[in-house]
Amino acid sequence: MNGITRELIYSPGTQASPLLAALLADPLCNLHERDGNLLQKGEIGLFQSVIMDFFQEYGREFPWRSTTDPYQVLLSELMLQQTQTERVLPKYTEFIERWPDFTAMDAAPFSEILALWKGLGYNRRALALKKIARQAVVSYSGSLPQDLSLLLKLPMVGPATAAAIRAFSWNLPSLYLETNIRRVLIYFFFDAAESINDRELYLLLKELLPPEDPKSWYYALMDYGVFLKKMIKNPNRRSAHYTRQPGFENSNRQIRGQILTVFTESGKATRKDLYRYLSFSEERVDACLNSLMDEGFIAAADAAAAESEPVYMLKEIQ
DNA sequence: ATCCCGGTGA
DNA sequence: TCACCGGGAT
Repeated sequence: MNGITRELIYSPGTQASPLLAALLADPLCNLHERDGNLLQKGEIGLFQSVIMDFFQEYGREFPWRSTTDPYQVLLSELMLQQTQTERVLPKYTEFIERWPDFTAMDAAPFSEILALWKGLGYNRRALALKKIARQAVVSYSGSLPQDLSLLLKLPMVGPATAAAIRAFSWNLPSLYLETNIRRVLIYFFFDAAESINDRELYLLLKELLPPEDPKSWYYALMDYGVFLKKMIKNPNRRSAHYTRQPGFENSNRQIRGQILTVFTESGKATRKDLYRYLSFSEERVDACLNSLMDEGFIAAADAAAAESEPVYMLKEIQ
């Protein structure tokens, strides 16, 4: 309860807003029918109690929540970027069983990593995982640095992932703002406001962070945010940063995915092979293959004879 | 067909 | 600030 006792919550001198009073009585109260009540200044301790009470009763359990191993935390956070927990769950388990630490991941063939990654999407994360494993082994004794600025130097590790690694590996008090937490903050503290900037949310997040156990606090906030999402239309649409993706069908993302599938299944291929397998124009296939080469997914296989057509394959990362 | 989910590079 | 990256669920 973060030092907040029942007595304090219900003491006569404590004025709870109507929303908070309802939540204190029943954390699952009919939230989507509330009418514009915001949490008030001075209710932070009470808000923390509501969230932590909810967590004790309804908190979710995940394999990545029962470990403090930086490797397992990093793996889960990379997978959870833009990817829901249900889809991550089986993949995470497979990865941990097959490559249980940075050393194993460092030694793994990239083609196998990418093949197992299939289904999660955003394959650049698999590339980043491989590169981070190398750095962990070479520079960090098979672990990760605790320092925020060092974490931010790792590929595909931005503010959210770095904060998550610090909180979930070492329970260090970072500011962790991701989509479920953003939803909770917007819902409780910004009511009908539109175009809410993350800068404001970070300031609020800092005020709300309990002095102890940020790890449980962030688990609790996320779980409450997931609950909220089931109850109401997504408040994150009022975030200044909310965007929709264009459709997947007939997108470059689809072409890239199909190209990588050809390589994980066939090993090697020429451009003509790709034209045959994929039902997209040669120009689009060429452009996607080129960008995949630029990003380090694919390389030419050996030095082909000058007159023969180049053969491509997945690049081995080291 | 629409929704959802962080980081990068320009 | 903006476009881009991958799918699965519904």
